[in-house]
Amino acid sequence: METNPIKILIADDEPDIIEIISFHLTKAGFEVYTAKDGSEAIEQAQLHIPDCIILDIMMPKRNGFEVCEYLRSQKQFDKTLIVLLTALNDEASHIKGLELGGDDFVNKPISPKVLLSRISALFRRILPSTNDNKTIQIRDLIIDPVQYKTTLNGEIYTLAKKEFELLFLLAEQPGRVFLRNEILSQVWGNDVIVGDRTIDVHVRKIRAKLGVDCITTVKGVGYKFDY
Amino acid sequence: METNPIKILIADDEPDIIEIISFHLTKAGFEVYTAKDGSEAIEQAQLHIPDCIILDIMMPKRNGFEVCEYLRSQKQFDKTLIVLLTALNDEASHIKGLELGGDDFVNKPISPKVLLSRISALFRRILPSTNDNKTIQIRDLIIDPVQYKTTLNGEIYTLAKKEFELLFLLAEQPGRVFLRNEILSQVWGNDVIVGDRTIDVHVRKIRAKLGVDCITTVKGVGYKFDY
DNA sequence: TATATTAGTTAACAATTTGATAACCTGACT
DNA sequence: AGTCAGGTTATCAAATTGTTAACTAATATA
Repeated sequence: METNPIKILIADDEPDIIEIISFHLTKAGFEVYTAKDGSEAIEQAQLHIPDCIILDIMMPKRNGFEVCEYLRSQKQFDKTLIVLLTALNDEASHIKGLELGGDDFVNKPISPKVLLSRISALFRRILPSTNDNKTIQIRDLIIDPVQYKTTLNGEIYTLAKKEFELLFLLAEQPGRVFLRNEILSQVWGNDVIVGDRTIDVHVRKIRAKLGVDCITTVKGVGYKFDY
Repeated sequence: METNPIKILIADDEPDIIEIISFHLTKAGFEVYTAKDGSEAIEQAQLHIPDCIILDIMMPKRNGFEVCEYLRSQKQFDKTLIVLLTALNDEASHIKGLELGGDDFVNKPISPKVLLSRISALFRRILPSTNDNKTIQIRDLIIDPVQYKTTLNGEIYTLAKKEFELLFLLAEQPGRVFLRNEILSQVWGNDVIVGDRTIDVHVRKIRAKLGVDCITTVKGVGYKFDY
């Protein structure tokens, strides 16, 4: 099964810091977003709903504390890890940051390796509970059965129920050919009888809506997901 | 609901450290056990199965790394938080500690307050979160189940009981599609039988009152909160 | 090449699902 | 008893979705 890359947002007003952290996190396989001030951090967070946010405390517009407090008031960021960074090595901010809902507090100068292993340690704790959904991601195509939402290149495509179920079935096992009978019994159920062309029509609608040929016909056999 | 005190084991060979940490943690309401070396730490851990273990790295008999590694190999300590302490401020041990399964790594000298808030931050993540009676805020929309009050852009909207419960249910997991059956069993209860159009009517009333389309219909499937 | 088979396309139609509205019921309060 | 608000139901309109049928295109087979 495909797993979504873990998304991390870095918010810092020093481009150097962003660059070095970003480099290491990207190399470690995370999907990285950046923001140069507090307001941008909130915007980016709302846009991408990252799994982890690295927040500098001293930033223009809105400081890290404010951003942290705001994020924690929003239900959608419940499970988002917040790591606070600061150059100030004082106890009071340390405690304040954690009390506002931060998950970790790291003093600058930061070692990227240490930061990375701290983030990994945090994820080790929370991932099992977050990652239990059945979302399928294949390249830019995301099929989320919990939200009944199909996203391609960030754009949402609204598929009807049967279309969605058909696409989901095929995408669960990319490359595997599903016989027409299998598709019928999985998507339509065993007792429903529909005509010969029904599947074709739905396949066509999916192809038309997504605009990408992700379903391949295997003549005489069936269809497979291939993207 | 039962409230067993949270158990914390402190292992350090310096009695002063033990005493000061112990004092603060006890004051904070934790049940504290202590050990003066690595072997004793393991014995005590097996005896009490603490929720959190604070491990000094430099200890006689078995050092903190060894103890950490051992504990992590035992399934019964799966959920036990391990906080490593050290006077050595070097990057390599820091990373090693986390890689061996430590949850946090703190350099001495330690501020008891900081240590306490770090431990609290870790517990916040792993303790079962009580999801009841919690206010939901999504952008400008605030749904407060304690006051049964819905606020949008600072203005209060009075929803009837069923309307409120329905909105609250959906908003608890924004984006997730709730099947009609799920909604019925959550809001109406399993033994109540109501007609087909009941949910729709309530959804309509919510949409009308709030004036914002925060509930999306997923035809043939159900409804989701989407705002 | 002719023929058969299978899949693709389209439009029309059927079925399903939801939205809107009004009527009705119930219990609390006056 | 009367009023009122919340809740449910019934009905019909509107929208969406699913299926079929007829035709075309592509591919394989003899």
